[in-house]
Amino acid sequence: MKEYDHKKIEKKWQDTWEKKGIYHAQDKSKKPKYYALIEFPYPSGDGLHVGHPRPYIGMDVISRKRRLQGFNVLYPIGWDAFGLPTENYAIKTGKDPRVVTKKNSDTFRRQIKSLGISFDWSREVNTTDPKYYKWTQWIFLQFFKKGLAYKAKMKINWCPKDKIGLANEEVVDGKCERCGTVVEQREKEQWMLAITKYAERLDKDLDGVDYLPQIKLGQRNWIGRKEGAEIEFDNIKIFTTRPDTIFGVTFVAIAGDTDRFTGRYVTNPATKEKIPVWEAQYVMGDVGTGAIMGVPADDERDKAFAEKYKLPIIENYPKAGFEDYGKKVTRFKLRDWVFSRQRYWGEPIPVIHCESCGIVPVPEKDLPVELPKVKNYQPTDSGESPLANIAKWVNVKCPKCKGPAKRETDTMPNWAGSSWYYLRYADPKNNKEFASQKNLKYFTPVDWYNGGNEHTTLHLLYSRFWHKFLFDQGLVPTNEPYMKRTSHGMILGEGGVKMSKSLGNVINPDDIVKIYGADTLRLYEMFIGPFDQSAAWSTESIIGSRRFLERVWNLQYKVEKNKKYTEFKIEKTIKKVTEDIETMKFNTAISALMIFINDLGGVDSVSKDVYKKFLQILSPFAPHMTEELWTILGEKKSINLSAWPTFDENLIKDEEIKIVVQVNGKVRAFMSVQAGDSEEYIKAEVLKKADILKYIEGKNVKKIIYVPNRLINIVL
RNA sequence: GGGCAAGUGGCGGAAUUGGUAUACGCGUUAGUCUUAGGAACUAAUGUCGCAAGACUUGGGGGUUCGAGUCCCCCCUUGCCCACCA
Repeated sequence: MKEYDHKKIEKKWQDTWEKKGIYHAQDKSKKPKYYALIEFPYPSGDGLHVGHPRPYIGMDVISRKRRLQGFNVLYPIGWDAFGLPTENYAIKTGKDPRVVTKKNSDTFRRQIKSLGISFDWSREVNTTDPKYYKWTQWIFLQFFKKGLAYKAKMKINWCPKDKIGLANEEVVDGKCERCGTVVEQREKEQWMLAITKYAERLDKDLDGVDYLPQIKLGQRNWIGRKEGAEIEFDNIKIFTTRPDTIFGVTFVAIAGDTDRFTGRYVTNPATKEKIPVWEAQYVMGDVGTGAIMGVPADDERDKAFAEKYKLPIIENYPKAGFEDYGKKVTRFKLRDWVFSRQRYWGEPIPVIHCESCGIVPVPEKDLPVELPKVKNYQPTDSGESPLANIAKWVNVKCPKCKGPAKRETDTMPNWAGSSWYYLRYADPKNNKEFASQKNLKYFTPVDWYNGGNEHTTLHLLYSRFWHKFLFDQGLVPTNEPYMKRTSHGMILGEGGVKMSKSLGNVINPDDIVKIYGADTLRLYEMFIGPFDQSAAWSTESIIGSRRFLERVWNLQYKVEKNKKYTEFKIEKTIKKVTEDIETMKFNTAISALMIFINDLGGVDSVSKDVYKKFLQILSPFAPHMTEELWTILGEKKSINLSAWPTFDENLIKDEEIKIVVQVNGKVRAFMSVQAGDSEEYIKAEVLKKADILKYIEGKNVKKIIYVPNRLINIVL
């Protein structure tokens, strides 16, 4: 008997699969396509921890099952590599972010490959590759040409000590994350993308996609569609969702830094009375029209304000009709997207500022505008990107008039590259288009996209916006990018706390793979709990998954080629695993596989047919070991090229059914019935049972409730 | 303050969606393997009780023959957004 040697087996099959390219999606195929997608990772310097692969394994199970079901599967991966951590590391160490990114993504790639995920590595993309961001810039120019990219003055977080603009996540309690200085607000010209132009469609088109309900809700809340009315109080326009309360209005308040009376009065259009206009802190300048009507009787904040400043409160007033005094409007909470960063490590915004022509887009033939090398990655003292210091790069001729001009030095946020990467996978090496129409027509839309809850609003919304824009330009074949969206929960450290370097509870998958093997790690991560909920890591519990695999391994020595097929429980197991994978109930699918093996117990032999079917339905979870066993059984072709087993419903049905007998809702006995027994017969039989008689003797049977195949309840 | 998710044994969790609560796994206990075991296998394992039995899904009420599941009130935890008119 050979022992289960995961090291040998896993290395061998990973090499073989890679050599044969069996996970490569075909651009042309007679098979139907299936596009499975995970959010491509940010290759951080810390390497992979066990939380990263959870979604990869989950979608790998789906992808592997789809291949066995006869699909030409596209399951790609790449690197979302622009971003702050790498840049801050570069500022600190002076190392070139390109070099750091290369090193980090090499580590990630090696680690992910060791898990046997069936990614199509031939389609790997990297957002920081000029060949990739050429097209990110190109898409930006399409936005610009349609007037959807524009410049506007915006407030930004500014650290006066570091002289640097800060992202919201770098501001902690109003202070700079790095030096602790109180952050100021500064006005700065920023590039904006007009996502609000698509607000209505982004909301409405959610009706046509298969997202988890809480994901749709998250998107809808973020877009914040709201029906209300715009009402004019003389020259002040306010927005309200409650125009019916207009008779209760005793003041108008506009956004202000401090609470104060402006000295002005306006007319309430309903009562014709003069009411005061106040500036109030609690009114937000960028919400609605930046002005509200104060109804102290109906709104708690209005009431607090009125009480504080002794403004009148009208308790009982007549209700108005919804649109009697204003016009119906639809408001969205969604704002236009601030699209520029004064940072180095991002895609340069491809425009040129000319003294006489204004803003001129870089001609498409000159794309990409490559990031030049710099000596210092620190933003300039004036808060501009470090690119502003490179005179040779900044000073250019205007493409239109050939006069003196300057390059834009702002870069794009790291949401840019991730807004369209799933399109690039369809045709990753194309240098004439971001992807050919032919390949886009074949592969898109994405059939199933799984990602983190934290991206439910921003990333998902941004990429839907880009996609709709590209659709309007006739550049992609569908209105929506993703047909189905699910999410996974985080993996927490032991005891349910967050895994973090500072707590020292980070688990590196390399260690687990070394000791237990990739198949055990995969199985454990799928078994740990419901896929969409967070789960606490427990190194102690992994052994259970390993023991199960060893039992499956040892079963090979009990296979009998000519044994008559009697293990009908395999049919039930196939059904359960087939169905549970589709709803991502991986934990119960694995439980069913374990139950099947447990039920075999110490049998002397198992038929080869059944063992093969079992290996096939286990293969998405433990691809290496099942491939090895498949070969040992004499199969010449990969288990990955076999056909997903079907099940016979007739073999699943039990002839004899055990039902529960309750008296007054309490379980008192069990009873066996035949599949064909009538209700009357069963009801009569149950009253004859000795262990039931003792409960009903001398009492009145009021009624008997019978649930077919399930239970019988005698009510006294 | 708002939105979302969740609360079941010592632990991770299951429950056919209103029908045997605690599947599966970890841990624990006992036994087998006649050196050992942080190996493997077998069995037991919600709580109380010698037992018959009773009790048990964060707490309290309700609907129902029957509630972890549905309704009402309350408590706790996590995530996201936070003065959103």
